[in-house]
Amino acid sequence: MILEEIGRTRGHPSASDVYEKVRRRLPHISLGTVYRNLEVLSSQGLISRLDMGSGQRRFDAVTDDHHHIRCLVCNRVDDIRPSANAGIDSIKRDAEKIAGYEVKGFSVDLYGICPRCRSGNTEKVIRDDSRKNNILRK
Amino acid sequence: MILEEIGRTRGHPSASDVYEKVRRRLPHISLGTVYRNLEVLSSQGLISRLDMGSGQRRFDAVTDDHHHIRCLVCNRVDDIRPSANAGIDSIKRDAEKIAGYEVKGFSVDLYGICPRCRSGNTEKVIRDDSRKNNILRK
DNA sequence: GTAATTGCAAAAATTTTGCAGCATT
DNA sequence: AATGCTGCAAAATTTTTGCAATTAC
Repeated sequence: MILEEIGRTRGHPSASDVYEKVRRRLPHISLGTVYRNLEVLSSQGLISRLDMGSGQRRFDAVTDDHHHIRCLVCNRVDDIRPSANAGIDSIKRDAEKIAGYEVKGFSVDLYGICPRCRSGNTEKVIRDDSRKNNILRK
Repeated sequence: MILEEIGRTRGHPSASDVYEKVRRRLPHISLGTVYRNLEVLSSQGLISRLDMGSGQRRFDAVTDDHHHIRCLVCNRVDDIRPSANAGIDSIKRDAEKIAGYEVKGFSVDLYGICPRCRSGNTEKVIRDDSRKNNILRK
């Protein structure tokens, strides 16, 4: 059910976003269980974890190769499906040759200002919807 | 002095790593001050923040374009200086055209197993040195 | 009946912040 | 004197975990 709810979301929910969503169907579920299952799902590759520095980890049901961009103002995260994946392979090779790593995965994250925030919506949303103090910072 | 200490480190210290380092020279400095200054420094572009999901944010004194790779076992973070930066520009363009973002920055992060951990050193270091329980997880 | 999973609560870990005092100009 | 920074401590936030109870097989 956790997997279902993540899949149903277009966005990139945090653990507590997932908790809120699932709780509508399983009112007695606990946050600990959500965390434990997110861990299992991501270690099985059924979801992926995003760490883009908005304060919380995000989760993504779409696990095929694509990139992410986070709005520096409102913290929303969107997908980028690149027309060509060029370049990454050469970076991987560099990591293997130069640093001696066995590369297991990668992520390409961009930061910027989303269209919504560029056009006047200048409220600074620091955290996601699950936080208590949401719209703040001047 | 915080900036100096980050610059002196080859690695990618966390806030509390920085705190420990600076404390050797300013024994009375507080962790809050370290956080506040890391924030200032990074907002001025003098250092950069890394969010690679090892549990803590890392900081990097080297702010020119390069990529990072984190060892999934020991959590060390190394630099990758790609021979060519190919591909990123096209991803940026995609973000701007498709998602309508104004792109401010990007990061390319890889994950894998570092040489040290590949060759026998199989201790699982979950957190960095500043944590209390460092070597754990089975 | 055994093993796995859960809820609950507490702990742990990281980051932020209020405030009084110290420093700087 | 006014402003800004700091130390300290507490709070806020996110994530993990111990354990008894429940559920699944």
